[in-house]
Amino acid sequence: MTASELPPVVVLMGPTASGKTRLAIELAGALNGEIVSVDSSLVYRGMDIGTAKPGKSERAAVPHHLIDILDPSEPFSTGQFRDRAQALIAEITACGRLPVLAGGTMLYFNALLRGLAELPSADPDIRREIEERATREGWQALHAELARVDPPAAARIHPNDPQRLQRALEVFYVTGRTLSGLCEGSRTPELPFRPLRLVLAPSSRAVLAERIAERFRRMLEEGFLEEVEALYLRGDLNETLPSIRAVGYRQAWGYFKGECDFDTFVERAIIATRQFAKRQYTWLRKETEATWLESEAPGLIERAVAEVRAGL
RNA sequence: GGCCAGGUAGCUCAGUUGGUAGAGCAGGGGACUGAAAAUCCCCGUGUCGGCGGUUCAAUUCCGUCCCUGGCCA
Repeated sequence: MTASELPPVVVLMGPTASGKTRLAIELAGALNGEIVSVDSSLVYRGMDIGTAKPGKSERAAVPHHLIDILDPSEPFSTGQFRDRAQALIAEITACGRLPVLAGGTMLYFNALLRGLAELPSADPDIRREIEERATREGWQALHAELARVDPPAAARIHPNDPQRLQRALEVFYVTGRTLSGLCEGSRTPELPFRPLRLVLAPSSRAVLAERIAERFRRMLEEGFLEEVEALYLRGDLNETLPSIRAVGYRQAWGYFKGECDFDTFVERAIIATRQFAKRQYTWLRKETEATWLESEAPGLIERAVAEVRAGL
């Protein structure tokens, strides 16, 4: 099969609050598509308002995947995403429909399009062990240890980055092999599909900031606080979980714990969302081969549809 | 109107025994391989409220004016 015979897949990326959800639905509707969410927070049930999850009517109009697949107490991973997304792309394509991958979790796009090395999945026991050692000896000591077993990883990972230090050590303890060694062999995979890349973003960061603030106020009106309160009152969730660390939820958690007043919570949530968008831009700016679309541009949908049609 | 305390980075403030200043937050840039809406790294020139005076030199001392709080009338 030559490259041009590979089945097309729409890849719609963009910062938070850029209008991806809406555009994805329009594209899928116009082109006989199904949406695969590329989002680490939409996977969680009961987290709807704060994640700007597409609603019932939207999901009835077009099939959506990888949404509401987990309870907020459960972990998710890049590897799981990649495996499930690959399977979904194959299934949707086999049905003669167009997969529309849309979301804002750039690491997931990266894993899917540029590959992920064969690495062990997270090991809670080992992680706890490393955590305890860090508490006793400090992360500096663990960084020193990593420098002994995996010098390239230690050179790359900053001593103040506990999450990556922990992961690198975990890989070594679990497999007896180093993270850098295991990653070395992996390179961009031969994709069984042809990505048609779109980036959707507002015309400027100032516009995006305004959209973020506006959307957050709307979320509050729609009952965001009540949504978080329901999670809070369950009693089995806490702010160290990936679900509760999500932008907005984490700040609301602090509010319920009495760490700040309402206005401070709102301000912090909006700031956290802006900072999240900034990190997304750092990934996005590398997408020089994608077609960039402006969120507020008139005729956006028509243009996006035409762009995709041209690539089919 | 009088007295007191302030006016320094976008915000909250520190500081300079006179040699033109630095933290936190915000903001910007970057990194990113099973937690990623996460976790980190780098980036600080601003009439030091205005105008005068003293001084080799004033953001710092003196005078005066303006502004903001508080107290007293």
